[in-house]
Amino acid sequence: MLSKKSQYAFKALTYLTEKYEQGPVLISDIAKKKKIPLKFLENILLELKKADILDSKKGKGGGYFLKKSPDKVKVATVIRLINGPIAMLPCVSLYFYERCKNCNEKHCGLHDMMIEVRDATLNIVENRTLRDLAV
Amino acid sequence: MLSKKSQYAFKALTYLTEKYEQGPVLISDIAKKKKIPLKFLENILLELKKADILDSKKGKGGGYFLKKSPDKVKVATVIRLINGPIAMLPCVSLYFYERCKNCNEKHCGLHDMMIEVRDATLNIVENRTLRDLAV
DNA sequence: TAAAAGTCCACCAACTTGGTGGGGTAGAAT
DNA sequence: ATTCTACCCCACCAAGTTGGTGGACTTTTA
Repeated sequence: MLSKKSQYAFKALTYLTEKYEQGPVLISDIAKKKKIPLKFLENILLELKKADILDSKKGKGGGYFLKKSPDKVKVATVIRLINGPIAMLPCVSLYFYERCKNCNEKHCGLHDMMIEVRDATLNIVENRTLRDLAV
Repeated sequence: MLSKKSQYAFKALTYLTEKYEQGPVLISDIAKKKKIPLKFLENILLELKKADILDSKKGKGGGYFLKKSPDKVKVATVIRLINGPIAMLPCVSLYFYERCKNCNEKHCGLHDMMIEVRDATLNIVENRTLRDLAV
């Protein structure tokens, strides 16, 4: 399951997608419209900024905004950043791989199956962007 | 990600699948062969028994064994039991559904996408059984 | 320089995860 | 009937994660 943090992140990003190229948006505006705890949202936006997805402007007239076009930001990227691995097992994860002890990856039924699950999921989330989320 | 508990559960079940219809298997045997902490395994097996997947026999010559044929036990069932929801959001979960507040399910891009992910995953885990895991 | 608005750091409660310890109880063998 | 075996059950624990808050500081603009 996605954490609440991830769900908040997607809500905020969807909102910022709607406001794309309309100048900076206040954290407090996002928090209010999307009903996200303000201080918690602050952390999330900062994290998205450090990952180069958002940018911000300080001072009066400041706020947050998308750094790149919404169709350049993949859903998979956001999930990995805020939520962590997409795969169900460390030994089948592409970005968070860890070797599986006591389980020979060469012939492990669970392993093979989880690769299939991973690929089926990636096939969707790697090919959708923020633009697709904002219906 | 699946919890370690879930991974232990699958290892134990795979082992019991190999020993299917060969009489009860000691917890200590499973623990040793699959390198699972004994007391922790105890809890897991008990849970699987309560869910009618395993059965047990007490006293000398006792132990755990599969209650049903390995090809009658779906992977999805085990995941839901030990790990919880398979879907990425409560509002798209079939067995753990919760209404999504502040998000109209009728037009929510994230919602729609997560239904696709759920179905892609279910398509795999609902159609595999313990028999498929034991290569 | 005052106000606006993001940045940063530290802290917190509650919950989950992964695991342990110990006694209780049913069943089988003798 | 006793004793041994092996599952049953309860309580507890440390560490980590999740979701969230408080307050001080810096940058920018008017």
